[in-house]
Amino acid sequence: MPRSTRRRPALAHPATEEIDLFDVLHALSDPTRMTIVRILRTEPERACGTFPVDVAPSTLSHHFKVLRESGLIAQREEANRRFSALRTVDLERRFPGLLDTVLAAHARTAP
Amino acid sequence: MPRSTRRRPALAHPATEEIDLFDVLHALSDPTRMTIVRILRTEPERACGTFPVDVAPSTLSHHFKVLRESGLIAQREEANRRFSALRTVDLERRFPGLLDTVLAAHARTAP
DNA sequence: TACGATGTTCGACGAACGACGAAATTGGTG
DNA sequence: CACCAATTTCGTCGTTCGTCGAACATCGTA
Repeated sequence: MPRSTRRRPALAHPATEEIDLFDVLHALSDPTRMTIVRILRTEPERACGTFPVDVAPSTLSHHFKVLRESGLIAQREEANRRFSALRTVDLERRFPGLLDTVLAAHARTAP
Repeated sequence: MPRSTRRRPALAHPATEEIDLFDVLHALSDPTRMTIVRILRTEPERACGTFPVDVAPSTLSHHFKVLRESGLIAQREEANRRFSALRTVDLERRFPGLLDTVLAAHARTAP
């Protein structure tokens, strides 16, 4: 048996209409993940390892998985790096104004 | 020793400026609590036991405590009943638009 | 005063969470 | 090919979560 025909299992992303509000709220209720989202808000995409959050790589990987499965971010692979981007358009279609309002609320507490 | 000079310990509510966004998001990330908030949105206040949610009384009491400590609701005691109300004004001052946007998002998924 | 209604507190439980280190995977580079 | 850098997967640990039942407290009323 060959190890695998495909190098990695494809990354799972929920479709726009399947994005669950409770998953989104839960994803945003963690400070580390909020930081990631806030940073992603300011640039189109970014490699996982380049976020200034103070947790172990494996923990970071876990948070990216939560964010991706909630529908907040999209991830694509390039070589051995993984880039993340906010699903701004999808989020806006699914829950209009939600992301902006939550991020504005967060900005108000941590300026 | 007298049983107590005060019948019950006073109910703890965070001040408006102390309402924490992560606490609010976490409180709203549970379906039972979201139902309570949604109902409270339509009337000024309501007794705890009158909410059409299908959980044990002790569980309901726990959810009200989470909501109260997050700053989402205020509770006042009257005789042996406890009334809950949405802290609409405080929430709006602390996190403008947040409650409306989240409730609108929820309405979009459960019409 | 005894009862019933309302609601809370107190464990207990299993499930999920956030964190970590070690090992594995992948791909570029010497 | 050997090595390194980026990242995930796996297993584990301790904590928190949502739920429940049993017991307790409070208040109005028979």
